[in-house]
Amino acid sequence: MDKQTVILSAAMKLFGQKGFEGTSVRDIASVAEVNPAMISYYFGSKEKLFEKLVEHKAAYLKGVFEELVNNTSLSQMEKLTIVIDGYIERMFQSPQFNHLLHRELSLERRPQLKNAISDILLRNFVSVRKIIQDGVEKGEFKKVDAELTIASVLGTINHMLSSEVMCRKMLQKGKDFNPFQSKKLKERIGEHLKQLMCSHLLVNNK
Amino acid sequence: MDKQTVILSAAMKLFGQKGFEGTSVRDIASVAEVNPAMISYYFGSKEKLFEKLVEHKAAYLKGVFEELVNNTSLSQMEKLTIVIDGYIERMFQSPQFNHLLHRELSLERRPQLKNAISDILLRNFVSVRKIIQDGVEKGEFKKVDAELTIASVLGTINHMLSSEVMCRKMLQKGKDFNPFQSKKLKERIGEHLKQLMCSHLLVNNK
DNA sequence: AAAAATTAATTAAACGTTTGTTTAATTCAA
DNA sequence: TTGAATTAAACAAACGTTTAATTAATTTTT
Repeated sequence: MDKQTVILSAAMKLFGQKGFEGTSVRDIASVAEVNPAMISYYFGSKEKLFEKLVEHKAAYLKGVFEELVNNTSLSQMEKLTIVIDGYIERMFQSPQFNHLLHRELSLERRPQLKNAISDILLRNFVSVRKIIQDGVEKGEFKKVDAELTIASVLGTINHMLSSEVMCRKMLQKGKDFNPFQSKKLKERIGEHLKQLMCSHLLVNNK
Repeated sequence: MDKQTVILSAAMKLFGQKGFEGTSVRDIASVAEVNPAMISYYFGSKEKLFEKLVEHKAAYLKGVFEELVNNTSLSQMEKLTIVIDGYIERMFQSPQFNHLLHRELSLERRPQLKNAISDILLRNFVSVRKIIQDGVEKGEFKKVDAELTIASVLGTINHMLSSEVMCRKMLQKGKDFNPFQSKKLKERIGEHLKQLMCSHLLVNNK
C-alpha cells in the first residue's frame, strides 16, 4: 500500500471517529506513521485531503444501482430488496464513511464539499426512486410518496447504526455487543425493512 | 434574558451549525456579545458549557410521552400518531438541537456526554416502545419489531431534515425552498409516516 | 440614609498549547 | 546527477483558559 493510501486510510478512520475539526494533521500522521509534512506535500492541505478522501471512497458507491433499474427479469419489489440489502451491506462494511458523510452534511461548513457529497448520494437516490415510480406505474406498488419512502429505508439504517452506545441501549444489549459485527442485527434490520416495504408498497398485501 | 442564557443560545446556534470542535469560545462570545472570559467564568470550560447546554435543552423533551402511554381513552394507533406529530413538531422547532445530539452520538468523543444524551433519547424511546408493544398484545397491531419500527419513524424524520442541501435535492426544490419553514413538508412527512405505520402495524389494514 | 466594606461581574491582556502549514536541509531513487 | 521523497524544525495564527485590574452591585456598618 503506497503512502498516500495509508494517509487516506488513517484520515478515514480518524475523521469518522472524531470528525474533521476534531482530528489534527498530527493525529493522522501519527496513525499513518508518516511525517506531518507529508500531508501538505501530497494533498496540499487538510481540507483538500478531506475532499480527496470523499472523492476516493465515493467511487465505491457510485451508481451501483444504475443497471438494476433497467433490469426486466426482476419485479420491482425484488429490485428494492436488492437495494435494501445493498445499503445495509455498505453500512456494515464501512459505517465510519457513512457517519462522516452525514455528519458533514449536517454541518454548515464547506458548502462545496457538502454539494459534492449530496450529489454522490443523490445518484443512488434517483435510481431507487425510479424503481419505486416504475412499481407504482406498473400497478405493483401502491401510490406512495417515493422520496419519503426512500428516506424511511435509509433513515432506519442510519438511525439504528449511527451510534454504538445508542444502538446497544435501544436493543437492551450489554457492553460486549458490537452492532457492526452482529450478523443477527444485520439480518434483523433487513427483515424489518423488507416487511415494512412489503406492507407499505404491495397492492395485494393483506 | 440573563447573560448565561444568552451564551447558551449562542452556543446552541453555533454548535448546531459548526459542531463543537468547529466552534471557538471566541465565536460564541462574539455572537453572545460578551467577553470570552465570561464562558470560563460562568461555565468553567467550553466542554462544561456543552454539558450544561444539553442538560438545559433536554428538559424540554424529557418524558413528554410518559403520560400518553397509560392513557386508556385512545387507541394505540392514535397514541402513535401523537408521537409522530410530536417528533415532527420538535424537529421543525429546533432542528439544530437534534443535529447536535445525533452528531455528538456519532462521534467517538466525550463518552460521558454521549451516555447522557442517549439516556435522554432513550426515555422517549421506551415510552413509544410500550405503546407499540401494548398494541401488539391487544391485537390492534401486527407482531412487528418494535425497536426497529421506532427507528423507522425517527430515522425518516432525521434523514429528511439532517441537511437542507440534501433535502432540497431529494425533493427537487429550488434554492429558495427552506425545509424547516415549509408547512407543506411538515405535513407531507406526517402523512407519509402515518400511512407507513398504518400499513405496517394495523391488522385489519387492506 | 449615607458611607464603608464586601462580593460579583466584566474587561483587556497575556498565558502556554496546539493548530495547519512551510522551510530548508537531507536522504533516497532513477 | 537530477528530481522526488522525507525529515526536523520553525512559523504565525488560533485555540481554551487564566490572571490581574477595574467596574458594578450588594451587603454591612455607622
